[in-house]
Amino acid sequence: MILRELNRLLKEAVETAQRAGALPAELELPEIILERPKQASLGDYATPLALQLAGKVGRRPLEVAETIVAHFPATPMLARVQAARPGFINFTLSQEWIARQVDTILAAGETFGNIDLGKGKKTQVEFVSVNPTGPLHIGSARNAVIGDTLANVLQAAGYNVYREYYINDRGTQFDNFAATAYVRYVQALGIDEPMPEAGYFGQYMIELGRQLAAEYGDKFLHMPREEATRQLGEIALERTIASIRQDLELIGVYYDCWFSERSLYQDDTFQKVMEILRAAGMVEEREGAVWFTATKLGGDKDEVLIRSDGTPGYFASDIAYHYNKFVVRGFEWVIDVWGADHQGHVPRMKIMMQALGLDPDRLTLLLYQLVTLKRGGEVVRLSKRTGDLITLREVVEEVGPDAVRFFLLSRAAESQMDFDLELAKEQSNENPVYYVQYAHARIASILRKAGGIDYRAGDTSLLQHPSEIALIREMLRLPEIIELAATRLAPHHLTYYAMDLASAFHAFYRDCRVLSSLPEDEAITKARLKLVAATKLVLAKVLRLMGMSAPETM
RNA sequence: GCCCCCGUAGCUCAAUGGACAGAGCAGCUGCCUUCUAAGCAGUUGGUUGCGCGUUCGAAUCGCGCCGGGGGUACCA
Repeated sequence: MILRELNRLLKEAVETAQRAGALPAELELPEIILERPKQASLGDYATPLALQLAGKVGRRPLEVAETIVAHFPATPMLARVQAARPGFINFTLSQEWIARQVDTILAAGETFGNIDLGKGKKTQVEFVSVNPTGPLHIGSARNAVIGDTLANVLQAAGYNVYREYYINDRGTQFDNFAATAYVRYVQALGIDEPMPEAGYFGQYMIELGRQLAAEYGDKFLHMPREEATRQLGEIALERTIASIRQDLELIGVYYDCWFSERSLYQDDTFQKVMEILRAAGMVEEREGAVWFTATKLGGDKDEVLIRSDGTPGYFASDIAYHYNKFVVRGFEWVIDVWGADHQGHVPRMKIMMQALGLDPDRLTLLLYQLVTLKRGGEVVRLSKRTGDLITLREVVEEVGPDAVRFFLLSRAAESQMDFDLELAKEQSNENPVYYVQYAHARIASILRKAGGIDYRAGDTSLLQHPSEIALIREMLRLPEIIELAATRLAPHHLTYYAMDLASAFHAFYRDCRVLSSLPEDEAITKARLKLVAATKLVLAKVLRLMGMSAPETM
């Protein structure tokens, strides 16, 4: 990868300068920063290394930069290494070298862009994990898109990634849900029955009650209410999970595991965890409940583990669940993707790790800000309880899965975003995803028309047009983008890269004709067919990383 | 009250502490007899909420205000 090579060459240059006495022998190098200058005229990469060293060396930054440049080793990769005011060192890649990279990309195929940052680290990304008490809404879809794309990116960055959905199939909310299912079922049979106060009032529960009544008749009236609620709750749970799974599949999200909260209590996991916490002195009984004393390790407040009615609360499950992740299943790194409404919980999760004797850095809580939902400018307050929803399914049907993913992906997780359903419908045809996909389809069309031409022997060194070079340059950024997105857990960078890449292709398409019937064009045609084939590969790769389709025609 | 996130073009948002702050959409002007016009070229639009600091350099870091969102349950 280019960045690593430049890093190595820079260090070599500094050492050479030191040996020649041009720089002090004792010099602590900072971490080398390499970036793409905003202005193309400044070159492909730049480093402020000399600016950082100037103070230590006691000389003007520009002088230091010139000294490093003077001792910079020769390499075929670079056409120019230049010191620039106030003290940057700018690197310009050689055109010949760039052109040859088309062959490198084609040889790498689908693995082009992959890096070995993760070194196979066993990593789990847990995302969405909303209560299975209703359909997925568009806000949860942001979680799905961030989590799924991040998992893709980490995979490409060399991590061994496992995707998981945590099902809250027990607890207060689940009980409310089961109670609602029972009441709506009874009502569907024409019996007057009041809704539980904390029930789920959405239309979809009425619908579910009707279905249950139609399928099972009055079967559940002939057993104790408690038993009927339990059984109906199970059926309703199963259906809701199935519908959530289908909703997620609509936008191309699949899991390796759907993990049941209940299962944590079906073996001795929970007991074991309680023993560890007790041994660590983190458990206290008070007010009839059992508490996790987070305050002992600097937490802002203690948390209930076992409620006064004897049932474990969500935090007890969370601890057992993470014990299962790290100790039982041996994940080295776990990322939980959470909405910002769970942020207060983050410090306690870190304390929990300490209490379990695990390194808190092995757990990353990735928070994304909530989506403000609007319908024609009016804010829609989301609630499954009251039933006011904009469902993911509804939006996908209106706008299409790729546009939904692109929209939700293109903002940084920490930025709040507005989603206006009416606006999304209106503008769906203008979604940038089509710009990217169109570039892919255009290439597919060229390759179809090229039909029988065997371009395998094409000479890529013929690719010297500025638009050709610019396009290849853009492709060479892919590994850097993957590294950026992976290290900063910021998959939104992919969307911007995809647009830049498509833009570079469209410019090439304008300037350089690929197919020609003239005999004298044969060589350049073959070279350009290689170029567009490589571009198609990279576009498809980026689209796949983002979980979107790469159409052959549009 | 305290804690967390955010405030950048008309709108939705990008921008590792780096060089002249960028896209998409919306607006305006042009370009289809040759590989897909879902495209291309040009153009309008900014005191990066306000103030003070930190340093070679601040949209980015610190402090104080102002504004928006979220949290502060024996819900999850």
